[in-house]
Amino acid sequence: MQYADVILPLALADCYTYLIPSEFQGKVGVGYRVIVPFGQKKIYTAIVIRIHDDAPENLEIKSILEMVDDHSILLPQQLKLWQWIAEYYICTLGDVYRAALPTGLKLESETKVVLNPDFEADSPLTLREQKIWDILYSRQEQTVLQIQKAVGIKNVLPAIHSLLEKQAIFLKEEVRKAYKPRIEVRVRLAHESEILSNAGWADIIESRLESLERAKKQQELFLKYLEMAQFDSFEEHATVCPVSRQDLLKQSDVSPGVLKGLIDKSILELYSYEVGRLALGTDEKIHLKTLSAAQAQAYNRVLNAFSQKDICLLHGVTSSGKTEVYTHLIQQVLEAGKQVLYLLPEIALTTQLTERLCKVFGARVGVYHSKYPDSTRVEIWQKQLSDHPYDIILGVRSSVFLPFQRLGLVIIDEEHENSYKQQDPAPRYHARSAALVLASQSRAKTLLGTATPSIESYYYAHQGKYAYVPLQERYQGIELPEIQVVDVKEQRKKKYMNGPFSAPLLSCMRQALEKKEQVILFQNRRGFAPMVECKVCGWVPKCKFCDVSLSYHKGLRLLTCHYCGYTIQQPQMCPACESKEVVNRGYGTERIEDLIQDIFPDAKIARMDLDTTRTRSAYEKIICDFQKGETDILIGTQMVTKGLDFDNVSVVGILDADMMMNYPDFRSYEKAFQMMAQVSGRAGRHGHRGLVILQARNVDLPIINQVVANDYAGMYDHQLAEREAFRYPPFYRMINVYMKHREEEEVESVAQWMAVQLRKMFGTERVLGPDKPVISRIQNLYIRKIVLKIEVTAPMQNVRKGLKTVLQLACSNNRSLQAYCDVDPQ
DNA sequence: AGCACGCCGACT
DNA sequence: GTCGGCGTGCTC
Repeated sequence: MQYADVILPLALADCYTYLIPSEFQGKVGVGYRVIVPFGQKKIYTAIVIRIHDDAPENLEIKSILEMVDDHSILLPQQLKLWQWIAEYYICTLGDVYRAALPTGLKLESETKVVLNPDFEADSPLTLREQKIWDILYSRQEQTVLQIQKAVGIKNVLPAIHSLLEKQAIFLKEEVRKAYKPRIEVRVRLAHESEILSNAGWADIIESRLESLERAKKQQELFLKYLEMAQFDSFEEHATVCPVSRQDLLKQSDVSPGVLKGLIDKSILELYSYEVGRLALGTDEKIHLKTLSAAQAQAYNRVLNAFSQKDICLLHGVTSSGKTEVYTHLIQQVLEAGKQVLYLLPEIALTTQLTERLCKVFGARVGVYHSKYPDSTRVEIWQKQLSDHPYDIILGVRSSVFLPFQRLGLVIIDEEHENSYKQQDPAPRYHARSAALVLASQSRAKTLLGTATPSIESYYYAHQGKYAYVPLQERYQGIELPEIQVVDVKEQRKKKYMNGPFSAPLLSCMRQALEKKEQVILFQNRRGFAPMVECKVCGWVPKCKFCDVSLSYHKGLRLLTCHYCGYTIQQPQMCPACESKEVVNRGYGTERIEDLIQDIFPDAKIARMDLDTTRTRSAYEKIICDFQKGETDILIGTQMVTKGLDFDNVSVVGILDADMMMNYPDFRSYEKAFQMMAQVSGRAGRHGHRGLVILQARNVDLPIINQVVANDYAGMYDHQLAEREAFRYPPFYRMINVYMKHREEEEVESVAQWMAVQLRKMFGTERVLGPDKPVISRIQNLYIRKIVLKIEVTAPMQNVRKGLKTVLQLACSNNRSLQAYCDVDPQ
């Protein structure tokens, strides 16, 4: 007897063992998808991770129902990466499985209700039962949800139960195939293979054509078909090109009825063909740009570094042309017959870069993006397993999960970006760490590129763990922008502030607009006003489900919670004191947009934030319009800071530097520096130095000077000292333990208990908390947080083991408690 | 996760 | 008296 251990797409701690039925023995292997029953009624697509013949004891074993694949859909090393992620980030393999595979490869089961046609009632049905029966009678099979909708009653399950008992209906568990290949309807000669195998095939076609003398339209269409199929009567063996029905009708400009005539006469026939969705890529190739002296030097230093070390940090100032260096490296890796994974943060994956790479490498580039349809992602996955995989994958976080058969290089662009870390749901993994593991498994090299390295990466480079290559010269000698700091407090005292804008900012903007130059305004807060407040009594509208104040969105005239989406009408009157002075406090991008439009009525303004970039096309349009100069002023959140190159921006305004630094987080300084440095880098045009106006209330903070002087090293030294003194990464490893519960007292007591356990286990000084997080309730769940700081030298395996047991114990003592870890929180 | 089983309150 | 709430345990 053979058994298979499988991973289910659920957050379960263990693998489950199924019997391999005799008809599948020897046919299933590790990495194959199989369909298995689980629990009373559910069916899932599971992945086989081990095949063995030791029968599990003391339990009844179910059998695999079906095989999905005839080959493994995972390479052995991918499974190892999954295991590493589950172990390191303290989550289940099921969590990783769900994140790794595109949804189309995970079949899901769906319960359907079917009528029993032979049913005859002994006793009359209740009203509800009758309704359900009638619905099923008219519509064959329905899901429970569909029935619920059709009946219009919330709780239909009891009625369904009683119908089941009476055997009036059946339940059917159906596996829905999520991925549907794209089918194209094509046209060919009727009996094509017979005709073409005949030596006199050309004559047969000729006679067919003659037979159509009296049907001019049909003859015309047939000729068009022959032309498109590229029949050549001088060839001895006909080679036929596929012709799609749609193309044929379009090109011949006749009605579908004409084609129908030819089909009825058995001259042509239709057939279906599975076609891919993947674009074939352009053949039009442009050559690699020649590297500037500085770029060439960096390129050579990277190559040189790779001969000694596996990981290299490329620290290149904004606009130094890091992309060119990458492109040359990719070229070199491709020539060696290896593959490249080019990782980008979600938001920076612009058409700009995609097009550039596609032009250089043509059809060898595949783009893996969460905003692409899932079916496309399925096809990329399958292509990567095939004999002709893409040589370059340009992708976001989740592309570390793609199969790579001969990975040679991983490029992590904008390495410092924290969107590489998945926040929710599990697996809460960092794509940078995962990519480094992936690369080391494949013995591939990794290049981390950024203008503002993360403290961690810079530290490792300093330690000699990574090689370090600086690229400090901006491309074509564009100077770094001049950064002017404006003291908002002083401006306000002198009454120079116009709302959130200082006098120098407005005057610089005016000058730029007069010269037809562009402006970027950066305000890291979306919505209209982050807070609404009663001027008289100080009442603030709060979310019903979260511990946050609501933000006003003007476009919708609504107050919205940014955490759960809870929305209410803007109150006309304060519910506490009935005053009518309910005012907006603070400035979000929406409000900035309004104010700027009032100040510059003729300027064309665009706004780029989460609300305006819900779809990929919306996002691309904003960028494209700005690039073409159709927009004068671009207002945005941190989205505008990310990896975009515009060449007519002369002024960048940072409206509120303090907001970024007052964030209670050990990384807030680092993040603020990165954001400000990145957005500043957008300023500057061919041959002209850009200008950045940095508005701040606390102008004396060292970080302001570091941004002005572009003093990364200064910021690093300062931060590293703090990190060491206060036990933060890279000296200590942090693990946040979160607990969530509907009852506040409940989380509080669990959190206290947990803290005691953890202190016993790891020592008092390594456990902080429990604390209320800044936002202590989200979606009606109260939250507590315990922070663990463990020396990097400590044996992490033991730490994880201990942590897991405490977590499991807490959960088993108190169901409806959610407890999870966030390892290396961002 | 999702489902069954089992125990308590508020309705016919 | 039953219907229906949700706390608890289990799924190979």
